[in-house]
Amino acid sequence: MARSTNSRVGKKPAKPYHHGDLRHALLDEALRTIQTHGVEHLTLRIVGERLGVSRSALYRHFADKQSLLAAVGKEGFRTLRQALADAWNRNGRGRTGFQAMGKAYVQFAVAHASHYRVMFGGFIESAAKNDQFIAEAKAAFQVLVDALVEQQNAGDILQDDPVLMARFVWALFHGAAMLFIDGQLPETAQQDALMHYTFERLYASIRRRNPGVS
Amino acid sequence: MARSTNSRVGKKPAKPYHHGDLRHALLDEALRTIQTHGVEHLTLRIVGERLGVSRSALYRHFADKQSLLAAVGKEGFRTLRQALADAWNRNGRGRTGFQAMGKAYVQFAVAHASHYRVMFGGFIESAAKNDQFIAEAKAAFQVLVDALVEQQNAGDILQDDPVLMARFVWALFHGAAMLFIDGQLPETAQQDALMHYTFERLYASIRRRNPGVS
DNA sequence: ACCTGAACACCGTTCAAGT
DNA sequence: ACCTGAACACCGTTCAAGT
Repeated sequence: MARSTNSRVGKKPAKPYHHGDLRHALLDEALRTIQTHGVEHLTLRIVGERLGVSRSALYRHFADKQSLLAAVGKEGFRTLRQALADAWNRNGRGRTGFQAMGKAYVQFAVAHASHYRVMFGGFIESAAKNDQFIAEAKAAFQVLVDALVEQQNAGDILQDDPVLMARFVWALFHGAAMLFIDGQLPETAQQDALMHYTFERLYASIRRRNPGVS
Repeated sequence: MARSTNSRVGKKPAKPYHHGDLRHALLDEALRTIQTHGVEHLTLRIVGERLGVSRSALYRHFADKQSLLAAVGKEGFRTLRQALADAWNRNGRGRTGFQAMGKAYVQFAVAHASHYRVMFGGFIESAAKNDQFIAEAKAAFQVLVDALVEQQNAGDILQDDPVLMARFVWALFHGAAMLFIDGQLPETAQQDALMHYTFERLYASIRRRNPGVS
């Protein structure tokens, strides 16, 4: 794409006028700014400037700033889902896999704190949460549900409603992640200790004690 | 204070020039705006306008907007602490009191969603988190620790490090509150179901099973 | 179809000046 | 000591105009 069949050669090749895929470039640049400087410092002007494009060029590709943020959030849920699925699959599934998944969840949040905040911190107004955003969020949640169902089928954990169980687990790790991100429990040792204790207590509460009984 | 020994009588009494307690009024007005319109719509201009004061009058009482937000957050932790202590004391302490405390926590967050976000949502930069803010946050957390210690002394729950246990419980309810606030689980029935299941699983994980053994 | 550039109605913050 | 008002350097968004 962008074959650049430029008729007037010799002039400065600058101002390619339209960028190969400006929408994608805007999204990447927004994400980079968020990661390095935080959502609160994301401005359309800076994003445009960094791409050598007018500050209003964005409006050809996104309805507004909210729309851009929704796309960023959607992308976050996609990455998170993959991280969770990978952790589960690469760590023997079952209890060890589930534990790896919990760690991966919190690690994602801590490593991409500002991105995680875009996903959950109320920056995206509900009106801007489009179908794609919601679908990706649900897909990430589903990985957790599936992992619980599989452990139920193996007879390892309680047979409670897996969606309810998943929400319980989600709240637990979401809460830990949020506390870490917010600077409560700043020391890594405190975080690790809490994560360790959390897994221990979580399994104490959901593991099946008497597998003989249905 | 503000005895208003106005020398030139007869002129309009307007412009009392200095407000009895502008600092307090600014804080109240900021809180009101946050509750009704959200933090993202809080501007110093609007706050000033509502109080009939210049937009830069605030700078005599707060270093900057961050400082105002820190004061709002501090106030939130104070209210939260009282709500938790009340719930604990008025519901027979022990397990029922503890459950009431958890409910009070989440209810505070849901009823004052925007205020809660100021306290935990990263709006206050760490540099602005002054000693008073941190002290109030700790005091609220301590109510939770105390409630756990009392239950330990009664022999009802595990003898694990109460601070670690408190962090575990805190993460759990903080996570649920955040999910509710963020519009995940929008229906009250879903929220209630999760809260109910959460208490059940929480006690399954921390209650003392064989009180005979230390 | 895609982008620019000026304009509009906003921001937080500073600072000389007023009382 | 407390507040004003103008100024400054920013915002997001719109829209006629350019290619």
